[in-house]
Amino acid sequence: MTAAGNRDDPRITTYGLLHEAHRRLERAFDASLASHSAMSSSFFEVLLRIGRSPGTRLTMSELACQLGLTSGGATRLVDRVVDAGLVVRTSCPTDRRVQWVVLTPDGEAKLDEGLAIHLDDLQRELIDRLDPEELDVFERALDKLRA
Amino acid sequence: MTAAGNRDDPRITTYGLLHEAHRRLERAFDASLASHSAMSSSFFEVLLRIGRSPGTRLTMSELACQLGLTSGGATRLVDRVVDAGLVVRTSCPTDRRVQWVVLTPDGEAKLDEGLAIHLDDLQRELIDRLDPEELDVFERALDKLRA
DNA sequence: ACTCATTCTCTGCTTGTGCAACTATCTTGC
DNA sequence: GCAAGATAGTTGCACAAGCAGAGAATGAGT
Repeated sequence: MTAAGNRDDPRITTYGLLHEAHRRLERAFDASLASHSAMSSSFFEVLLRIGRSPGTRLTMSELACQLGLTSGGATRLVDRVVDAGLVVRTSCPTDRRVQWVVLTPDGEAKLDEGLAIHLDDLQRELIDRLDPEELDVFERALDKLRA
Repeated sequence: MTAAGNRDDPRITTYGLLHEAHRRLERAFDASLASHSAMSSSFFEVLLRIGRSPGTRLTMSELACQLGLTSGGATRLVDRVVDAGLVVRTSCPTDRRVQWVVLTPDGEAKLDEGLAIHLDDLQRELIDRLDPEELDVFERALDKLRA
């Protein structure tokens, strides 16, 4: 027999919904951030992760881990953000292998600007579309899937 | 004032959960498919979309649309799947601009093989982790976000 | 029938990322 | 102290995908 009968299995549809919802939001956020603040969402993620961390600084490896990138990918991405003048690398006095990545004043400003835009987008595209109880269950479910 | 107080806004966390859940599943499925059937999930997606469509064939543009790729991206991807011997392009008799993409016997087999693996993965990583009612709300929420 | 806009697909170029190899530095165990 | 291994970060290479533009085929209005 062929598996043709399985090709419309509802489980595939469930994952398809997750995939599409994620892609839709991601693209909406990318586009909004790009048009309103001339910044890619990768850049914004870097600034946000640093801005949220204690001491507003991160090592390359912590950053790579939080972003879900390999260390090589993080190096390249941070290179570009440095070129844009939004962060700087500073060497760690106690471990000379380590590079701290720190926001510049421009980076701080760009982060705040991006945050305002992003929170707006989140409200409109995510929060406003779900009932409060629905949102609750939704978050709990995502948390179970993420683990 | 700085927006520092906004940097931990719960709305960011919500989206973060969605992002991480999606990435986790995507990587798990990629890895499983790659190791058990020596096929990337892009390839599998191509086979699946074709296998699910009426007449088990799709035009390049329909395929690109369903995969969320640009036409250029679809051309390259289909090139690789053709090289692997899993699909063929056949020209449309009524509109000579159009190329139908059709499964080969190998492609059919690979699709069935991939489906078995993927359904297993979906059951384990997605369905089994959620209560039935939770799954219901989850799907409804995703559908609202996707529109 | 002819022109012109539209549709479908493919190609050149650029960007971003993973993988694997490499260097520099730190830590552990003797 | 010092050799062996672990860890942090960077670099070379390959590949996947987007964008923009080109070329071919179609269809609509006159």
